[in-house]
Amino acid sequence: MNLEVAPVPRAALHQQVVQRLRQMLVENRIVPGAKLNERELSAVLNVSRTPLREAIKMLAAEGLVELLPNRGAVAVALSDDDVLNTFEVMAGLEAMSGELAAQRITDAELAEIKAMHYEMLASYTRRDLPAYYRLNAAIHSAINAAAKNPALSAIYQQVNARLQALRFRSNQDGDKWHAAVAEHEQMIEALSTRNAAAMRSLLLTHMNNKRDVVIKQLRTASQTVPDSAPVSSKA
Amino acid sequence: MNLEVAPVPRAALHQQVVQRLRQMLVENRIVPGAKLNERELSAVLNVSRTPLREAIKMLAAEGLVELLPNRGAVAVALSDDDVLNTFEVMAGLEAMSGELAAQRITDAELAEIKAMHYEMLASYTRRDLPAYYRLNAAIHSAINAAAKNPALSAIYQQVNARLQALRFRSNQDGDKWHAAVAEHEQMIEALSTRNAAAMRSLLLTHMNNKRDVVIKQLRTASQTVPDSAPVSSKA
DNA sequence: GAGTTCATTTTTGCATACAAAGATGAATTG
DNA sequence: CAATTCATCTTTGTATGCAAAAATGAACTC
Repeated sequence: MNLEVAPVPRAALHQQVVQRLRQMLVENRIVPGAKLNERELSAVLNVSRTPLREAIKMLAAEGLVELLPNRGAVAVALSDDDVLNTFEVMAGLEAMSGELAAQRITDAELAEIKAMHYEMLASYTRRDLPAYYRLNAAIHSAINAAAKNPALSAIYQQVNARLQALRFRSNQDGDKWHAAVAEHEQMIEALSTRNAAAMRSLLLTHMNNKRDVVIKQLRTASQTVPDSAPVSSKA
Repeated sequence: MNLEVAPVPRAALHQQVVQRLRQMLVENRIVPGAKLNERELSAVLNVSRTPLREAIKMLAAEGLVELLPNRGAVAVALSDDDVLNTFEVMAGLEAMSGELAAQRITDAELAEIKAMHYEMLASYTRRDLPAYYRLNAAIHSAINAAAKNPALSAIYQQVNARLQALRFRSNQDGDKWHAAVAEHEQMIEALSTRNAAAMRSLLLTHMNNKRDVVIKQLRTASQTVPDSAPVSSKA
């Protein structure tokens, strides 16, 4: 009898391509507005155009790329309004996550979030922005997971992917940074006391503040580069 | 000079297939759990397997079909927990929509919603369930539109598609039906007075009640058919 | 010299062909 | 007769080929 349950049947090609492209998009390695040339990408990723095209279609359904009829696909470039609207949705999802997490979080989950919070405080003290953002994202993700709603988590990740590059790449201003850390401190308190209403309002204000930081950054950046057209990788 | 801006360049084949398949899935013409045979479907839809497969990948990203590696795709069959979780997300999205709509709705939009509301009352009085559901869905959709957030609308439609067959096909019990109509009445009032908090809580309870109706219906249905395995179209 | 036109090239979109994995079922064995 | 094995068939997954649309750029016109 063969006990090998999973002989590592590596994921289908199109699925691998989805993951790699999604990562490239979220990390802005493919910049917003850049065209996704099928020949070029299939050469880079070493797959034929068929699974590549299937992957692009999936990313289009996720909202990470835009399909232009007979003209291929481009990485989505969010307008200022798009960013505001998407942050508004994200704030609602985060608020929902926090509210449910306060009701459903286990002691073990709470302990782990507290531990990550202290690690984040360490990174904040050292002004280690990359580590701070990594822990920050991990905490928000853990809160979402504590809500114990897979459907919510799926939507959360989908929407977050569109904002990730903005959310976790902006340079924190000193005061705002401090305020964000203070808000996290309050979240820990609210989670500990299972205060759902407090979690909800905390996450709403937290996201609104984050939105303001990101929008301010975007406005500044667009001043630096007067031409508002996004720069393609090879245009 | 040619003034024809759009010479009706009919949508790409894969996009047409997405629309048709989505409709078939949402209307349960492809029943949950049914296998999507590529040859069969490409014959029915009169397209080759390539655009069909691209369409299936998009529907998978939307959460309407599930991909089984090397075994194709099946129409998603939501478990009871899936339904509960998805309703929880939907309730949050409806609440957000209502809250924002109360803040942003125009008088014209409000007037149109009131008109649809009266039409719905007429359908309720006649016990015309199909018309009632059609108007009900249109009102909820109009509230969502009044929130003036395209990102929210996109997510709303995506999540709603998974529940649509359940939401708008269950047989209304007399009392519950009356209660639902009464809740709608209150929504009109809250929208008229631009009471965002009231809209939020109204839509939360409205969706919770709808969830209970649907779950009860599901439980009854699964008693009728003891075998819980979903019935395929040809298995 | 600026703008337009048209041939050429490139790129996308769809169809088909081929390979590999899975399903099916008859034959075989205990 | 039940269970297993193995050959066959079916279905999915990937690559490639071909047609149509769009982009490119050189020649031409005013």
